[in-house]
Amino acid sequence: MKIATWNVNSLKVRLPQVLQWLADNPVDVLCLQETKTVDEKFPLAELEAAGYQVAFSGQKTYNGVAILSRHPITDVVKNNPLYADEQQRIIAGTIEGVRIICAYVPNGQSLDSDKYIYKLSWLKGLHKWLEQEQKQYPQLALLGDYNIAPEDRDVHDPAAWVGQVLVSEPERAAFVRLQEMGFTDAFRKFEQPPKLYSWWDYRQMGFRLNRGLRIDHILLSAPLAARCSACVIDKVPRKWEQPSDHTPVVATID
DNA sequence: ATGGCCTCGGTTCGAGGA
Repeated sequence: MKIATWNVNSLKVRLPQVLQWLADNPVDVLCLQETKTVDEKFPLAELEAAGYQVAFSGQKTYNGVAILSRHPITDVVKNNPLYADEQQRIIAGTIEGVRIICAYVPNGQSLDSDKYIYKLSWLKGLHKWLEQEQKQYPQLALLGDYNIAPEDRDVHDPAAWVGQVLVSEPERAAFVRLQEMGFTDAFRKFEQPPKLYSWWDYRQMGFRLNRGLRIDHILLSAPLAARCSACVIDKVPRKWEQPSDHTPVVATID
């Protein structure tokens, strides 16, 4: 089974690209972030016509997450039950015996921002919840936009990013904490080409100059990591007309 | 160059993203 994650930066704008990508890559599961649409306006019919069942949780203007699946989705949970949050950033469901958690981690804006405090406390709440979840669901996958570049090799120009959000030590420590809990970064389980990223700034020809960050990740519990035979970043949709600034990450589970 | 670009809401600009 193939599971994937993609921050689409507005599903309303990106629906044609999502449908095209699914036609080219009929993955079993696709987790979406930044759908930016209220549930009443979610493009359910179009995605169902493409062969997918969908669980979604949106809000006006910002955030919003969804899970698309070729198989039934059961036990859907919206948001972290241990962390009160107005913002719609988490949706979970069980598919083919695998617990899928789709997450849109807060950006944090800057190190001196209230949004950075929120990001760190949000991640703490995530840790707490996952400790419970991994007991209940040994086959657990956490996919999404983490807004954390785990290491300097995940940053096009580490020196230029020093002191900025997405690479700060507390954020990276929160990512390491997930690894200490037993989760494996699927991408790093395999040998990968250097300078491969999942996000590029729209400005200053960021993509053409490969000025990117690897901030979208698939983390797998130990039993799932043992079943994972590949993990790739698909840069193709980033080259299309009117792209998202993120591109999909795909893992293969045997 | 405390910017550039994209999306949204809602009007022609500000907020937020990363």
